[in-house]
Amino acid sequence: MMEVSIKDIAKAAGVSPSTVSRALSDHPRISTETKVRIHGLAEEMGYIPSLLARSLVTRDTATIGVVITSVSDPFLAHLVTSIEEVAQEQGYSVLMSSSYLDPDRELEVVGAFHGRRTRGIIVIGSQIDTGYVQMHDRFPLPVVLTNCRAYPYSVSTDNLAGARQAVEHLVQLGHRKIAYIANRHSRRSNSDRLQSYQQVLAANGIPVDEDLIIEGDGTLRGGSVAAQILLSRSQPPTAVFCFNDMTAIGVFSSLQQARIRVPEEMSVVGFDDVEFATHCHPRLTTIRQPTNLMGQRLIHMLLALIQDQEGVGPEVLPAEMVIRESTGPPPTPA
Amino acid sequence: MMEVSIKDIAKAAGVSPSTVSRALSDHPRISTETKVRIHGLAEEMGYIPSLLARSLVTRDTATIGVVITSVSDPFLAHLVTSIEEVAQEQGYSVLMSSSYLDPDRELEVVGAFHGRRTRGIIVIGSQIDTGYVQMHDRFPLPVVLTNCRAYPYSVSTDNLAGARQAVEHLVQLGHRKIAYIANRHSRRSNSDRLQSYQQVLAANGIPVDEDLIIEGDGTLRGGSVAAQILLSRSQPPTAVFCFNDMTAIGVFSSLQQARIRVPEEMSVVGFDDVEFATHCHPRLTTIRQPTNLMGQRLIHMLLALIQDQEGVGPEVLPAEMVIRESTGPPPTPA
DNA sequence: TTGTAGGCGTTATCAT
DNA sequence: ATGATAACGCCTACAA
Repeated sequence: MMEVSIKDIAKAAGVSPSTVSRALSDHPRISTETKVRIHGLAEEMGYIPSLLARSLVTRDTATIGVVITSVSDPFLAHLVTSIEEVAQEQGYSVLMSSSYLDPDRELEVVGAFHGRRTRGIIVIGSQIDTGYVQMHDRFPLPVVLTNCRAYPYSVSTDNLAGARQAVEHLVQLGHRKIAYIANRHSRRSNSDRLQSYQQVLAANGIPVDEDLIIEGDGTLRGGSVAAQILLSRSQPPTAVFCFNDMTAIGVFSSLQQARIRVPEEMSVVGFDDVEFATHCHPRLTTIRQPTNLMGQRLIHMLLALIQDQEGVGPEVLPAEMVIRESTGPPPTPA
Repeated sequence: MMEVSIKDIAKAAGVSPSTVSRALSDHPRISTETKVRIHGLAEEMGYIPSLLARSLVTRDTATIGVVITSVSDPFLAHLVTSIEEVAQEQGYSVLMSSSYLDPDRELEVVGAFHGRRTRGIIVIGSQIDTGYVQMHDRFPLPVVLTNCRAYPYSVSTDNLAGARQAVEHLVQLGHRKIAYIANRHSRRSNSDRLQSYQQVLAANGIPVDEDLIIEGDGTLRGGSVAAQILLSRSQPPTAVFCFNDMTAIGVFSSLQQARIRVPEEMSVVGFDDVEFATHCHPRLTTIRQPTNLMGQRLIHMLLALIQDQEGVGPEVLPAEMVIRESTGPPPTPA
């Protein structure tokens, strides 16, 4: 069951290997007769060119690497789908590995990608972050990040503006006890969202209560336990702004359990606008990230870098609030 | 910014390339002195071995390919995560591509993996299915499938038993008008589940009403529209068994919209037991697939095939019913 | 139009 | 312990 190589075909056809190579790559100067003969033979013998060997000589693997924290968040899943789609379209294969939020593992994966000579790397939710700016000199591969404005090649959503809209929405509805459930694993985007949260409260003369800022982890379960903590406060909030939709839906489940109605007794806002946001009850008010666009910009930025294009720089994509049914005025104390 | 090769190190160290190669691969017969010197030099020069070149000579890429319909279904996402975890552990990299439910695209991807000389391929939710059994002779790479009992190298969940439990549960609760929302994209597992559905109904003297079998597509939206169709029937069902949890949650959202309470007015059963099943309202009664185990069996089967082990054959994993709050007795007609 | 030769970066088999 | 040399499968001048 040996792989058939260009030599085998050459032997079978009674020509030299280079003729076969040319015939197969539709080289201009070759007789149409042998060309079709070779093509037929190749087909018949089940020849599949070794991209390994080819890459070695052309110095191009036509592969990019994507390192992702975990594909179990639908937002991230959507993002990689969008990246992969464009990559395919542009003739690139995608090597994918998970970093499981572990910085060491992330570095390992990046190293492995380099070893495989991917043309470039996209890191989604990097735990190294600015580590790449130092690496930048020694590292021969372009690296593109998400949500890291301190790094030159980064695509972000406007977390500041997004979070601001969310919290302002809540304030305008009349809420004054507003909680924030953070994500300890997503420092960059989290700190932006937290910052807007604090600023909007301050701008509206609402003191920031540290007890209302809970560490979450961006998962359903994380949101669920964060909500329980919030409910155990002596002065529970009337609204909660969540790092992402997963967290928000986790919050929903704890509220259901505690028989607290949304939005009558508690308003909830998410972030991302994943598909589930319109299929939960009540439908989730959230900040939409342009997920497809983000994936496209990431891969296009990487391709631009690969092609040594000029003027590649950080991009910030707009966030848009989508008001649905999980937010409303605070309950009037009977 | 050229990549540094073994030759560069050799030059810098004043030794031959082969010595460098040996030093780096911790060959036994080499002086400890030069070994450390070479290692230091390599480190310092930022040397990363080209796995391309290495693979070419060792004839082993240490890579496997995973083709998946789409990573946007949490069940599938979970599955690939589990596969990847084991693959990493065993020193394999994972090349991943989506087939988008397109048979042609699936073949393309398989071809691309072959070209990259992956050691084997896992196809999740194949649209070709038995096509691989014919390919089996001509194709030099081991291929492992999910849910295809007609193919020798397949790991499946016991869809027959799983679906049977689900429908029997509904029947025992007293339901007689039970709908099934199918998945037109997942022929294999779908036909098994449909078959059990029909058998259980028949075994209980319940005529199968074709109007209660709806074509879905395994997505939230698909479940949502299927539910709307069901509700428009002159005789709507009192229970619905869904191809998967995504469909079921889509059904939930349509029922909410129509102000139909679950389970009081309508019982819903899913399949998969994704994490969302415990974070929706009401919590979803479903058939649990051993997702992690399935991923592990898939990759282990592939590795066994790669290593030419004997006695590799199809595996069927157990499905287990998890009763939660989305099922109950049918409404008593007032 | 086709063949020959060299090289891509490694490893492996000989010698030395 | 180390150095030549060949080979992996392919591409690409250069020569014929």
